[in-house]
Amino acid sequence: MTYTVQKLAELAGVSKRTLRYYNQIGLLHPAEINASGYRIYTEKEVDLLQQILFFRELDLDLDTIKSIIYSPDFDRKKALEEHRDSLLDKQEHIRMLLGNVEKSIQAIERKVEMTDSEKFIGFKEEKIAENETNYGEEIREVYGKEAVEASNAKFRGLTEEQYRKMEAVEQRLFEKLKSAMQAGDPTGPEALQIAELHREWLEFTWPAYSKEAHAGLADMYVQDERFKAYYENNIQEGAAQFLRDSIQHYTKL
Amino acid sequence: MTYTVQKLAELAGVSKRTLRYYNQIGLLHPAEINASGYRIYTEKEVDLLQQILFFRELDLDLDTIKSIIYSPDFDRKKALEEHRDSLLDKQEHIRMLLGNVEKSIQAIERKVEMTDSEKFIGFKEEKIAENETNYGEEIREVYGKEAVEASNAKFRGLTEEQYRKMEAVEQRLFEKLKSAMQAGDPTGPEALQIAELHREWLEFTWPAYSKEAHAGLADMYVQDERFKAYYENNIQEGAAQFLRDSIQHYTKL
DNA sequence: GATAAACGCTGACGCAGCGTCAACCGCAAG
DNA sequence: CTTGCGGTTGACGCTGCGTCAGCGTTTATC
Repeated sequence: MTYTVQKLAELAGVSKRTLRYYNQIGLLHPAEINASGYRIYTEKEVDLLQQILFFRELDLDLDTIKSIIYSPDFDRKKALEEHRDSLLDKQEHIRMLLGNVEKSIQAIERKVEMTDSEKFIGFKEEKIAENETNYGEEIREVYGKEAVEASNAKFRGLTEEQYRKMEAVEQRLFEKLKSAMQAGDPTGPEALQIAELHREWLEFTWPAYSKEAHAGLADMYVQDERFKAYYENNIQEGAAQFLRDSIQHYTKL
Repeated sequence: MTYTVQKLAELAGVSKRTLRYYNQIGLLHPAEINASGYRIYTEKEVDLLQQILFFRELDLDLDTIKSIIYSPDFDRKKALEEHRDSLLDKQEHIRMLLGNVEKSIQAIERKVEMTDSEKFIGFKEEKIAENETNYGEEIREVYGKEAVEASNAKFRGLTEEQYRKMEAVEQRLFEKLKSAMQAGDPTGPEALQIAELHREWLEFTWPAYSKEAHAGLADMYVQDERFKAYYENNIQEGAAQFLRDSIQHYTKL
């Protein structure tokens, strides 16, 4: 019994293209190519194809299947064990993905359930938590527990509109800083505006402003790498230094 | 703060090629292309890229990520839930693959532990089991329990060499059948050889040959679709019929 | 014996998400 | 002035085929 591509394809439940492809990559050669160039397969090829399909079912790549079938000394057991291990890895990977996707879905659900004001409260709490983990200890040492708690309390009290204004002030501060640094003088008129903008920004969260505290904070901007990086990343190199000098000059007026 | 491809690539832990590709498919445009044609990114793009990478971590395809990020009314939750479902499907699929791979490994282990003669015994048992499930009932009805058991027992007693001979006889039978069918006469000399080859083949497993039983079996070859298909698949259409006629003629000599 | 339908063949492109050349340009340092 | 390190745009390669297009063969029908 012999088969053409179509017949074999139907028999084995694969496409004709697949058979031509397997021929092309040397995975399954027809028994014969007849005078018209047709591929002719026999029972032997049917058996081989069944084996190929079996291993393909296990999701092995065609190159490995080729080795398994045509290399007599190829270690099938080892190949299958390696394949099993890679499947286990994949399984683990998917398990992890599922965990993360699930978390993301829940996060969305929680957000959907919240009103706008609840979301804003959540947002502020995130900011406070972020600030606490980054600087909590240092600022408590410098300003004392009460001052920090009072500042957090004031921040919690901000309306959304007030928060937007605070952001806008900071943005203006950044822009001024950039242009003032071109001039280069931390005692000039632009530098004065900078210090005032910074004070304005501070007062959104500081219950009581004092020049001494302001000067102290300015010092920290230079000494603490994290504060320094915040300004330099948002503006440019030397921004923290320039801001400190401007504030120092302002507080001594 | 602005970044070139290299900088952003390092910052985000992706390759430069990836950034160019994301630009190409419209997933992440640089903030600006400068006079030299360089891609320039800002903090905004850093944020966007982080989001993209987050969703990519979840294994979402880039097209879906694009929708999630740039279509304001796109249903993220639905997308994630669909993604979760597809992950669950994949997980199930891998679980199945693992089961099959595990079985295959065990099959190999069992085979390795067997000696050649044990393997051959196992092979014969497989054949008997196959035969029993396919034809067990019918042949017991026709020939009786004892005859079938005796036949199986004789088959179990075959050496590997004998089995090979039996296969060779069947092969010669097939070839004769093919050429005899060209001539077309089931009473001719070639047909006689066919019937004798078939008898020779039978006697490997039949404890006692009789012309009546032989004729009966020949009838079954035509009436039972499965026997018929066996010959027609191995030879050609009409093979079962021709074989029966040849045997009938032979048993009446 | 002609014709149409059904089959066969060989390229070649497309898919996802980049990796990896090749060929070329811009800019600063030695 | 070269060298080296950036940047750029193509274009091919990988996997396992699906899907044309264009052309020859076989088979069924009239």
